[in-house]
Amino acid sequence: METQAPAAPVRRRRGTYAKTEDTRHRILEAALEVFSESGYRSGSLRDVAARVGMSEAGLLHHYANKSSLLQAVLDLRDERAFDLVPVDPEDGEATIRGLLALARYNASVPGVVELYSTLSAEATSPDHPAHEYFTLRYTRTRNMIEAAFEDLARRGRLTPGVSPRGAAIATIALMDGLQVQWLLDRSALDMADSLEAFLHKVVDFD
Amino acid sequence: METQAPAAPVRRRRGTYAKTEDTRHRILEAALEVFSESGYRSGSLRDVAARVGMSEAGLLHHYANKSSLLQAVLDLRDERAFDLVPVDPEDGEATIRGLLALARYNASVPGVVELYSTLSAEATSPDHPAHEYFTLRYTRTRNMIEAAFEDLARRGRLTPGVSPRGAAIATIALMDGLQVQWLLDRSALDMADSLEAFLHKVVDFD
DNA sequence: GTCTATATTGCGATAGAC
DNA sequence: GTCTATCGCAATATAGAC
Repeated sequence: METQAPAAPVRRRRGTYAKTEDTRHRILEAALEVFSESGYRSGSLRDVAARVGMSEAGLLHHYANKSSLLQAVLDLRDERAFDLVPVDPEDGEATIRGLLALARYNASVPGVVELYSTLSAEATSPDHPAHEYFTLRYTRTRNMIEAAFEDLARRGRLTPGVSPRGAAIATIALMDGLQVQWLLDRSALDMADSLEAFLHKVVDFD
Repeated sequence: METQAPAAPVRRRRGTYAKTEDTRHRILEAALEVFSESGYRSGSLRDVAARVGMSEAGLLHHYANKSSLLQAVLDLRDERAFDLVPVDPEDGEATIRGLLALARYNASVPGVVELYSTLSAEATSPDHPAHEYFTLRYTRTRNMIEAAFEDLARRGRLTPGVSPRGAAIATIALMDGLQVQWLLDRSALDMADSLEAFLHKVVDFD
């Protein structure tokens, strides 16, 4: 499902293609805003279209329906996130440091944090169009972080009594939960600091 | 706003009052289901009314509008949750054990977990009718758990280098984040076990 | 206390002109 | 590629009969 690549034209044969791609990009930015603020179900194509400055029909020329627009937004944001977190199974520390970098970066893009917090809760329902996307995403992320902790365990740098899988589950849960508290009151905590404090209890680094 | 008590009649002077209260209770149960599955914004009064087996107008006779219905649902659930977590500032351990009991209880009422996960993310938006409710709720909960960890610190039972406030923030974040993962895949983890493992790293008990 | 009927608004999506 | 016009549906809420 989301294994499919973003449906952008691979080659540009005409000059007009560049303009189309720009339009599509502006649509995605607007859609990110709307889905962040209102969630997918309550966010409207009407609102997205208005922010782009075009009609709903014009918008639907680029994305056939609401669900495929959401998919495109998620695909785009995933590319960015994976840039920050290296996934070398031989270098668990790099992955863990990547999570810290991600937490720090997230604090600069509250809209994106809001998007994922809202959607991951919403997509809990099996009939949600992003349900499979999130199920798969969490499975993969858990495995990735588990592998990182396993690498650190091999090096004797995991706190005794801590299991790699348990640490992975807790790390993801902590990151998600911190986001909700932070969105509700940004002065109440620093996401990266809180994550770092936790990680220092679990793994020996720095 | 939510400082107001649930708007139930205090005294019953007529036999018919009992039937009314039963109806109101059935409405709240149905509303819990609907708001859990679809969130507040996308959950409809139509759906709630259908589950109760009455018309929308009939429903609105008991709760003047959608927002006050949500408030009533939240008030009802809060009563139950506070029963499980004792808040004696002289007995921090009891509070922490209460959180564990709450996590265990939550696993038996997925609908309630879904309600709070969905709503707390949704209510991140300042214009959401439950925004103030959740902001206040998180502030209070953070302070309550911080006090519990402070009590344990006084007894020398908090892991060195851990701050009561940081532990409180992390504990809440962990509980919230575990819920999302659990809702997406209930076989992936046990919420209470994960919480317990974390607490054992933070505080000396059992 | 519950109903039918209705007002009003907003939604996603399609048809077809330009 | 973008528009106007429109369809069909569902939403919250109100008015008033019973």
